[in-house]
Amino acid sequence: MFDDPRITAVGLLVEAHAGLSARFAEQFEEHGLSPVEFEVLTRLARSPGNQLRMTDLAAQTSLSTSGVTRVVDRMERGGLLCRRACPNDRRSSYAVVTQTGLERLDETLPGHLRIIEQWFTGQLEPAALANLLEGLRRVRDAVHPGATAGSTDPAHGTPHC
Amino acid sequence: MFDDPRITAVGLLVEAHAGLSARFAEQFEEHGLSPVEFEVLTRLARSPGNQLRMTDLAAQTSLSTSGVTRVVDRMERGGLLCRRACPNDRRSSYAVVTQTGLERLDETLPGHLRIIEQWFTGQLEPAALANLLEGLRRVRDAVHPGATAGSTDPAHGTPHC
DNA sequence: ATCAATCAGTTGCGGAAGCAACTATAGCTA
DNA sequence: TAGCTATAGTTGCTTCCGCAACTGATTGAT
Repeated sequence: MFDDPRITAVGLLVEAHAGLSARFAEQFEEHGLSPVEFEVLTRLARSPGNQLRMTDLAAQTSLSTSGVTRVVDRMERGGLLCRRACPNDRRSSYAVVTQTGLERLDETLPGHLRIIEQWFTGQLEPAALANLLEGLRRVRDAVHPGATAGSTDPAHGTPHC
Repeated sequence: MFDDPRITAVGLLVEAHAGLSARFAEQFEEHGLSPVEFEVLTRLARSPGNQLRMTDLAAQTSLSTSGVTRVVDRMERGGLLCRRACPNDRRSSYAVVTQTGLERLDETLPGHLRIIEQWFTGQLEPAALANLLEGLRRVRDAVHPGATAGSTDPAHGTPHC
């Protein structure tokens, strides 16, 4: 029963993911970042104005809003980002990447891309890679509706303020 | 820079994994299990004698030995497994699945397989699935050496006691 | 205009897990 | 045999994170 091909398939996905995540974490740590800090930094840096409201940040990362509060606390303490009040809605605040944060990200990204190349995309012929990605995309679309469009949910395409 | 195909590739893998994990967790919870409890149960149930030494269990799960101590504490409290002293080596102890644990696993597995089918393996034509799995296997083998052979490390193929 | 309902963010609390220190046992060396 | 080193497992301490409760701001209904 445990050698059911479905179990094996999940095992492959989980192990590939875990293995890659470990390589990533190792490299992030060389730059003083945790995986979630790297994710926060990239999400902010790719957003207009290098900023995002706390709630939107929570929606884009796999964190709860309270989780975001604390990560932002830590990163603000570390100088990677800062909070900025939202002028229109006094309940909201933005997390904004600082210059330091952008520099840290610039330091980290090239190595990160190299590691992806080395352990993931470079392991396969271009055609095989395309097949793999197409399969993953199908599964992702099935299991995670709403992530299909760009990185921004249509409802949040335009910042509230 | 953030639409680099390598970043996208990792995003697909991570999102597919996260989405599936969430579906799994939901179903496990219906049977009163956490994901790591399910994993512990399956690792033990597929081992000879339905048992494994704490250290070997740690090696097969992504937990540290202290992590295993505590999961086993909880599961023993819940009646899913119990500790058994190792007669040859008085430092070691086995975690052994109880009848209750086996029954719980039997309740949980069919639904788990159905969910894998529904959200993962059933989403693709057989040939596309084979391509996906072959790609994942290549990545897994690259990134996670030692997981290639069966489920047991050659060095631990024969139980110590 | 007032009041209720909703929403953004924070905080208290508890659970899960890793690291390092510790205990007890095993095994090797002289 | 005595003693040193390595190993198995547990525990204290800390960090991270989610849930639920809370505060303050906004929106909508009467």
